[in-house]
Amino acid sequence: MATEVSELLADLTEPQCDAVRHRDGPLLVLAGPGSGKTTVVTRRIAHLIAHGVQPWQILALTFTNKAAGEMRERICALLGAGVDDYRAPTVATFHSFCARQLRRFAEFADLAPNYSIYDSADQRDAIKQSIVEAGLSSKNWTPGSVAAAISNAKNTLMDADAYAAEADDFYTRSIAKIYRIYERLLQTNDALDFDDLLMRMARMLRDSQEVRERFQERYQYLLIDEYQDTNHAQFVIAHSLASAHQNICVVGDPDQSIYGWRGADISNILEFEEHFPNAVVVALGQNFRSTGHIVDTAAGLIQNNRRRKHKRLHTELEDGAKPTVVMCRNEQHEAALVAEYLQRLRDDDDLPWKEMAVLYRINALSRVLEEALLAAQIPYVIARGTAFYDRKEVKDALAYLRLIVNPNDEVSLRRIINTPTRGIGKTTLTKVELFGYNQQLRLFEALGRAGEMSGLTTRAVGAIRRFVTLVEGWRRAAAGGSQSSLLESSSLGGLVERIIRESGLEAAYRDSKSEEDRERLENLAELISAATQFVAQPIDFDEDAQADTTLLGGLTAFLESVALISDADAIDPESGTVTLMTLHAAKGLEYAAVAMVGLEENLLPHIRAVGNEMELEEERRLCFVGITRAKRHLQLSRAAVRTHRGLREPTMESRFLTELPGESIVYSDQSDAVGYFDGDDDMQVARLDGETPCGEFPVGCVVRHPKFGLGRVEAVMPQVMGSKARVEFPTVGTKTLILEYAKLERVG
DNA sequence: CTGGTCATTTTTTTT
DNA sequence: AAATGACCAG
Repeated sequence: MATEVSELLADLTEPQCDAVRHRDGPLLVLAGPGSGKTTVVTRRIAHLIAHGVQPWQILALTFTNKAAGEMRERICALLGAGVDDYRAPTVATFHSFCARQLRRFAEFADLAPNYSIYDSADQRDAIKQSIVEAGLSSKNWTPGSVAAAISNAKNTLMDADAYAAEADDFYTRSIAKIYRIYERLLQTNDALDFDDLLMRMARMLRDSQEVRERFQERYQYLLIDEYQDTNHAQFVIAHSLASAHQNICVVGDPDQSIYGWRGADISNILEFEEHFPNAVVVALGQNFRSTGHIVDTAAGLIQNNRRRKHKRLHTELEDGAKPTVVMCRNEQHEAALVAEYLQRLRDDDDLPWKEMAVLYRINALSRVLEEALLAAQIPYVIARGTAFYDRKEVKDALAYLRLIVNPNDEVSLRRIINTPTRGIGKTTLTKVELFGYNQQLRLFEALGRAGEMSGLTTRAVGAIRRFVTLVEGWRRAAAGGSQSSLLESSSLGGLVERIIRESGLEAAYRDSKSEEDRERLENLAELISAATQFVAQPIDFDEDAQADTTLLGGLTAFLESVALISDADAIDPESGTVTLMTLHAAKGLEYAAVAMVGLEENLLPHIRAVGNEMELEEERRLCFVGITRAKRHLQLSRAAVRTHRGLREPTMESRFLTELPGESIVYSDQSDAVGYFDGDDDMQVARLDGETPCGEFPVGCVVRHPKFGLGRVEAVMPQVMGSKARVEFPTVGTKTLILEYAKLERVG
């Protein structure tokens, strides 16, 4: 143990100590933003171990890989390097934990151990296919809405039969029909979607006493992070793991519940004391992160939620600067002002870029910001962990890999059978399918017997033969090799490289000299390098369980980790750049300075939530999460006019802005700033530096205003009539003044 | 069978 | 604005 027991409790507040010292029985930690949650959690784990609990008896579940990694790291730091991977506490995301255990206990879950995990795009494809098979028009039944309905059902552990039993109108009966077909499709493909990972795990724990007892015995102490975001399936998993020993500690904040749309059930945390009657409750209300005005702003906003446990937020830090609310002309203007804001923090406050973040409600807003930061030469990264794996060429390569692990995965097979084009087109495929249907064969098996089929051209038969031979060769290589092999050709990276080369993916892009294709080639190279560097995180059940060190096992683990990556995982705090991300991705993070954009009605709150009280409250919590990411500086902005999906429209101020406590906020209306034209072509910024004459007020000079007092000129905007200057006053914030009327007096 | 053009559509958030 | 899907010429 690297840390002395007494040190674990040092520098903690009273309630923090209570949480760390708590040993047996259920514990609920209500942790407001910035209340030292992670510290408490990791120290509690170290405390348990210091008092005789074996490290491997502890299971901590989180929502993102990043949170898991961070927790693992901090626990290691407390424990010292003495604990090897297999004996350390298990720290994993819900999804990766379930995925692993379902492979290990596949026979209990009625699953093939080599099952594929379908991401949302694969799921979409499969649902689309199911809609067609159900004989319903894809006009009225969009894959998106069907997917949402099925997902909701799975999150509450309703399988297709249970759903059908409750379906009593045309809509639900139709969904039930599609659900059945979709499930059958997944079953025959040996595939699970994200929701299945949780549902199957919950069902396995419920149905198999043997498995349940093994888990209960192994994991004596359970810890769940972000408990406010758990759905019913996750609740059932937690409940059955803890039901014997009741050693369950959950940590969360109802005010930060922002995943209701994904089935998160806020009552899990609100009713924890009913589910676990002996629960001890600890409330951490003191904020150690943000300065006074920021905390007050957040508190003022969130108290507008009615369905809420009342909780006081407070900080002992100084008041700090007041958050600024800026009204901009359009989104380009808004983005430029964000860039200016960040640059000013860098210049005046010496803040490093990595301490700044820009947050927005929807990904589509990142584009303008990106352009503005690029123009201002501010280094940035957009948190889009999945972006790489969403690229067409990467998904194609992954589909080949999945097909090798799981021959029954027809979604993957269909995706790549003619990618790159190898002469197996639609008509040929239809014939093979028909043959397979008549002979009761899986698609891949049918392909292997192409020679027996009538009505196929010799060309088509040849093409199919070549394809089948390729795949079979790869399979043999994967089954024969080992992960640790030093031979390049039989390592995971080597296998991936071989497949990319032999499949023709590489050649398809190599000859072209277009920029786009070169990029695709680079992405494929990056995939090879990701596979080469991949090291499986051990989440093995028994200490003596043999890790799967075969090449095929490594490939399976690699695909699994790739499938479960999230946007938030891409955030690298050491990148030395500004981070751009959605409000959802920002949860759990903190920055010295935060700029939030798009504080407009129908954007935040999002249009989908307007008119629904529950969803509006979730949007408010989302805004709350954004505000509370800021440690010292916060700017909220909105545009008077915004172009969305090619339509330029005036906006309305977000209701959340009107709910902020006026005494903690500084308002600044920049929407009349000239120099930003709404024209399509020459949008430009009239930002003049000190050398450009504009009357007698160069940028940077100090002026006196009869009402506002002393201020500093930030920008001047010359115009034929009524030139303006933007002046920052320490008392009232930034104002745009018309020089003719403002009676400014230059004093320095 | 392939590759192009034209028309149609877009649930925001994510494991 | 961008991305997918349908349709048609080679």
